[in-house]
Amino acid sequence: MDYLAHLNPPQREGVENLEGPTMIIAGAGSGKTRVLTYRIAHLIRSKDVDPFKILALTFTNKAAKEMRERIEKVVGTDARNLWMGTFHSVFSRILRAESDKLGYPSNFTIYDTDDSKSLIKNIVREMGLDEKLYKANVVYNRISGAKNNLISWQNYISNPVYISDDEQAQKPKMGAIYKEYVQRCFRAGAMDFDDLLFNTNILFRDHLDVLNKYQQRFQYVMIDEFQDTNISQYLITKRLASVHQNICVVGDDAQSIYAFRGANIQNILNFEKDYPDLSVIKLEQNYRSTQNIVNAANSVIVKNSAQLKKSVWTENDHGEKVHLIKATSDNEEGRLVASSIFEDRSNKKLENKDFAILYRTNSQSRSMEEALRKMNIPYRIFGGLSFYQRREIKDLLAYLRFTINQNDEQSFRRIINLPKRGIGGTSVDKIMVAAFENERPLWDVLNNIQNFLPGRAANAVQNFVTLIKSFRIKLEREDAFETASFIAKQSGLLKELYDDKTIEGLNRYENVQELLNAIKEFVDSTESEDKSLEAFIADVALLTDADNQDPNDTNYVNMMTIHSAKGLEFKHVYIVGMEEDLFPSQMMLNSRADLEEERRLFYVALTRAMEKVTLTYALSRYRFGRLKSCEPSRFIEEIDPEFLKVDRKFNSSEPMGSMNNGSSNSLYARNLVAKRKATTPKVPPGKKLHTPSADFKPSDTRSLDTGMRVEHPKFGFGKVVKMDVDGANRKATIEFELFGEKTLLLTFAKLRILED
DNA sequence: TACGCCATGTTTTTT
DNA sequence: ACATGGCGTA
Repeated sequence: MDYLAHLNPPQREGVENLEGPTMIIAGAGSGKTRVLTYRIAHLIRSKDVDPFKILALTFTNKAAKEMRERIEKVVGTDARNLWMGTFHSVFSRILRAESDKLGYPSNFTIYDTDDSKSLIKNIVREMGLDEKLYKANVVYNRISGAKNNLISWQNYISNPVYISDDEQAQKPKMGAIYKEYVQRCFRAGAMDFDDLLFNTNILFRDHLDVLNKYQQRFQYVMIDEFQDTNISQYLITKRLASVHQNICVVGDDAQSIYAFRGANIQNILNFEKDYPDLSVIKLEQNYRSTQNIVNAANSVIVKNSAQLKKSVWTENDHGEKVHLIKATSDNEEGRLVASSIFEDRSNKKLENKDFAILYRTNSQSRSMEEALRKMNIPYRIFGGLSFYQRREIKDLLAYLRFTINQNDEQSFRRIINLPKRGIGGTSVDKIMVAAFENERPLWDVLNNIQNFLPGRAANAVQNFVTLIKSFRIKLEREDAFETASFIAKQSGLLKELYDDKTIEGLNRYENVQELLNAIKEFVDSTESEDKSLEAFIADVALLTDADNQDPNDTNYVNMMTIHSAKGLEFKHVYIVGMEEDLFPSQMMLNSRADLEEERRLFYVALTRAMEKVTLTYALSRYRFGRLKSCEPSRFIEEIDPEFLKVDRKFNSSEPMGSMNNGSSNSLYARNLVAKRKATTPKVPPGKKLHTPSADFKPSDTRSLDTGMRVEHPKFGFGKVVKMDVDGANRKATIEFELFGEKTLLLTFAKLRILED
């Protein structure tokens, strides 16, 4: 095949060695994705394998999408039928098809992390336990860890190790909470993220006919980012591949950064044991980065103890050394990065999209944003708070979810008194008690509510039940969009947001409209065969809006956490906040294994860069609103000095004392303004409006006015030329000048005002 | 039951 | 700095 021509020998082997178990150890930048996509293309094109019989699992939606696109380029529309996606999405599909075997409804709800934690909180409270001792977060992680190791609650409460662990931690009730949590999820017809994998394992373990069906179907199984899989995931694929034995895993132990989620490097070692006739292919030549970058990264990663033998090298140019910039404050750090980008962009003829700013925590984006905005450098933030996590969106989704599954406890709690119906916490508690003590489904209790609640409250619940029933009629007869808009209107949600004339209310209203638009798009799309609301809701919990953003799509500087940068590459990479306690994170200093994971994270960050890496750190940084002094990260010293260059030009010469005047004062003043506007109850008639928040943070909230320079996430930078605001109808028409051309925008929620 | 004010904890990363 | 939860009042 023609595409084999530009592959080096090990890459070519990775593509052509199709039969039997294969492990591809792929160093950073070694063309791993290319091998995987060509391999699949090769199966379809040359070996005539039905795409329907190929299962390709990735870790993130982003990776799945990218791979599908690349395969489509080689094999065309055949790629449509591939079973490709994240573990969670692929197996949720299978679980829906086979749900009856496990006693779940096929339209089971998927609880996201927020749902799970709030359920745990309720349980802890109901059990009369100390909520500080049994923090939802901690309990959730403990349960999640157990599930990812395939420890059921039955195993858990009888396992002496877990018991003594919990007793030593003064948390003896952990197992009991686990049990209650699992039972509550089951009764609610809900699975959390970990259940999607755990229950798939149960399904394949207990229903051999089902297992056999999928074993026959999936002749070829492939796993990307294998180092990030946990035991639960690994066992699923092992079972699936055990008939044909055509399993191919691709990974790099040096890039394993998800141990906190149960990922296990051990999987790689186990793999060799489980498949003795394994072919191992090593991709060691890096095509992405300069020698200085590869060498610097290598000099860091050797500090880790556990490693597979592998040496990553490159034939690329030496390139520049890794730059190091010191700043006095986080704000100055932002300014230095912004001016460095500004300079390189013009001096080296680069575009915005060639740059990426990577950080350890999402909250670090703020100071970077400020600086970039001031220099008029367009940027885009990946990750952070997802659209689907916004309150108003979760509210509407809860209505939609409950209409589909009336036993979904979390959705019920969310909407039962929204808008206010006079049903408070005590009534809800009574309903729950009635359901649990009699082992009756929630919906059953609600339908016979007069037996459980006094007259007035019972009446209110009765009305709620009638309302939901009217939604169900719509659900059965209409498509997703008709049903959802009906629910949004009739529930009173839309009206409540409409009546809320505050700036935030306006925004929320628009966000809900945006969700409805998304549903409309889903219905109109030719790709979705099933246009029911169930089909739309099925995967919503598995989506994040980072998945909808294509890094190459628009010409913006990219900003994201290092975790979400995995698999991506950029010409110039800034790794900011290189400070002890921040990176490595304070939380990760407890064990050697944790520190090594942080080091691998640093390795991942370094190896994203093609041409230039710049590290920055600040001597002081705002945290919880307080200025804190910082020390440079130990990782900086771990880079072999031969590959490191202290960037004098960009190093701060400002004395420490000066950091409290200019920049921080203006920031303070700005936030004050923002707060004032945000709490103004009504939008006055005339031309006072806001900007925020679908893509921007609430602190951007300010009055919009003609003449202001603004940014729109799609249209880019421009100026407000004219605005007509109709407060009564809540519509604004803004004439927006974009590079000299006039554009009319009907909505302003996505405009951000730029500093002058 | 609803609402307002005050106290408290939170920030590691993602499906 | 910000969101959440508790507590008191209407």
